Amino acid sequence: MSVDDAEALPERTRRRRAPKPHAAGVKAVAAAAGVSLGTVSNVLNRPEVVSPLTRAKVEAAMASLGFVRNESARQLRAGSSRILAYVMLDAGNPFFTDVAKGVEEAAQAAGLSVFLCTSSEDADREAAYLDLLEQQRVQGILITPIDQNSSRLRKLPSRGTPVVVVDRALDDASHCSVAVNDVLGGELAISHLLELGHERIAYVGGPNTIGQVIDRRDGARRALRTAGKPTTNLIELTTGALTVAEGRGAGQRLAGLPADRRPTAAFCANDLLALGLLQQCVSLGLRVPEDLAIVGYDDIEFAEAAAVPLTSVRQPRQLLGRTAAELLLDESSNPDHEHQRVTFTPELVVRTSTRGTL
Amino acid sequence: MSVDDAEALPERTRRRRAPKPHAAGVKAVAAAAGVSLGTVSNVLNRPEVVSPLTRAKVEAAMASLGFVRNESARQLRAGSSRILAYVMLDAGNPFFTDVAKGVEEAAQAAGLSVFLCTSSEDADREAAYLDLLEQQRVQGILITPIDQNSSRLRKLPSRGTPVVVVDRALDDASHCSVAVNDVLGGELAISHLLELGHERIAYVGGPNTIGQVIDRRDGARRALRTAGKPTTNLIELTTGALTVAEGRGAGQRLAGLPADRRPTAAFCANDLLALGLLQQCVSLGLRVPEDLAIVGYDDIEFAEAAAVPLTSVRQPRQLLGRTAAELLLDESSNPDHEHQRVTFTPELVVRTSTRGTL
DNA sequence: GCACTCTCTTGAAACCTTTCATCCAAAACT
DNA sequence: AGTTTTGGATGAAAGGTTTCAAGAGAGTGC
Repeated sequence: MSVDDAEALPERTRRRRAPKPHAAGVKAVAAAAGVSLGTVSNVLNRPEVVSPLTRAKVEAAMASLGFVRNESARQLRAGSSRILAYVMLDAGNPFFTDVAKGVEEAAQAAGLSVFLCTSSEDADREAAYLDLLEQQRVQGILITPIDQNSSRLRKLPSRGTPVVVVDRALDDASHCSVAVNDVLGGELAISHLLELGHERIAYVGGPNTIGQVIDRRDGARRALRTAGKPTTNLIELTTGALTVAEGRGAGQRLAGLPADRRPTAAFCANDLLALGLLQQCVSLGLRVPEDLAIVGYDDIEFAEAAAVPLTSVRQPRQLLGRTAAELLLDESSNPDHEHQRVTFTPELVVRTSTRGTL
Repeated sequence: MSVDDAEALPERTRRRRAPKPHAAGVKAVAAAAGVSLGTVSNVLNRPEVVSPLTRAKVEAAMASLGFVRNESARQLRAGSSRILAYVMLDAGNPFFTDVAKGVEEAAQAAGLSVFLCTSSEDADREAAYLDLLEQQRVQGILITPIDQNSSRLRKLPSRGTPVVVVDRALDDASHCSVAVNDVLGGELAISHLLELGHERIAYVGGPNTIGQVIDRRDGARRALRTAGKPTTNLIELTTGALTVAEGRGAGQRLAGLPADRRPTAAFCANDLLALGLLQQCVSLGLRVPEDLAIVGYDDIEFAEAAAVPLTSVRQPRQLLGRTAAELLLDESSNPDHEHQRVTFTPELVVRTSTRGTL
């Protein structure tokens, strides 16, 4: 991004605006329909208990007055919210929007709505959103956290806001988590590269505070150990974020190395990095996979459509989101809910970027 | 999407959960700190008017009780919300997440938070979110609407919720809008293809209820007329949505045509369609651009990294979002706000998918 | 006709905060 | 010393909804 926005000069046209309105509440509706406050409330919340005739009168009054229920007041009195929130790491990463889709599916099935928030890998933003959501008394929070040990995160459930951690297996007794085994994923990727005969392999990822980055690297190391190779064969290229732009930067660094010291393969902590790396390397004249084999992670939709279709580690994205939402719903409705740690298994999808054309 | 989720069997581990908590309000804080309700409220909202000593006492009490302000009650009494919402067409389209990034930037600068909602091109979902947000009394709504003539949308501002329409130039006196000239964009795309000598051109897009789809097609037709060609040279392939999967479907249909009737170029209503089309055509053996030139729309980040780098019509995405948010903020704070219609100009970015290798 | 159900409707209390006019004590004047 | 000013703290009222115990009518059975 950020290539964007060459500050184009827009055309503007102006208009005067309409005067400020004033809202009608249940009281006004009750008066207009000639019934009591309680009846209006019943129409809103338990329509079956009010007679068809009165209900019709009340509904007509609502329509003609343009009544809009004040959710703050409702929630204050009733104590419950009909909203879930999902705090994502990065809305620009299709992996998370796919997870979000799963969340929405499950929420919709339960009659709830979902608000999406994005921390953009910034701890302060994440903290600000968590505070806000807690103050809003949302029914629950789904989050892919930046810092899984944040005290804010741990305190939330004890104060009454259920939390489910998504895409991170967190061994904390205070909430559920749903994850994919990232260590195994890293192992799958590297084993595949080792089988293809690669010896010097780069690991592209960062910052090293993000759990996914760490686990995938650990898996990579484990694969090396299992194969009896020294883990120094894994050359780490640390990036500042998990974005296409950072991937390009890593490609620049990689391509700059002399051919005899350059790794013959790269395993990237996610597909955005891999796509950036791929693009940069190709444009600098490296052939993929001949000069450099590349493995990504997440198997986002664009991985298959890349310049060289990308080998990647697939995760069940929507299922992840759906499961997380279901756990959250269970936690907030089922009195003897037990916290769970659900772990899915990733799967390697081999494409041209490692295997070449067959 | 939806290729996802082969219903992997996860492992689950269970744990007993902690007992239910109970919240502390201002009253409890006041008691604990030995001050009055009003003082606690002052610490929260106007810390400068309370003496450092009492403030410290109150803050200590808050911390030890784990006080969390009840935003519903605050909002009910104070009447104002600190939240904006952006209702997107499709969170899976990087174009919209880039717009969202611009919105967040502007909101953050003004000390507000943004909730993202996604209608997924479903009119009912859009309606449900609009109702919800209105009931929440959010400070304002940014929306890329499915149906720009929705009565719900038009009524919103008259009831007190400011609305700014994003990526659609809407000539309605009730709200601001920020858009990019889609007709011009379509024209740019087709003129480019005409210059390259193409005669039979496909237009891939749909459903035809979406404004962007219509405008870009109209621009395409206009370019043909300007060049003195019949608009029947534009062969319409209507899709059910603006997604990669639908693009693949269109590719299937296109590649199935006999070579002498098949268009030599395709203009897609967005990049997701174009990427799907590209991928499918290539895998069916068509060469791009020799057998089929392709032009996309939006110039998302993945367009450049595609199998064949995609020619596309670029829009100032973040700027679009930022401008929209600024208009919304002006509307809700400036008493003599005037509604505006801001129109940016798109730009054609030529890449290999039309021009071939030079 | 009387007692009793049953179906709807009612109105006051409660939810938690913010606001604002008032009050207090100490400091600053005359 | 007496009066005004000032910096802080106070507490009752208000905001729009839901809840719930209680009431009102109409219908039923004897």
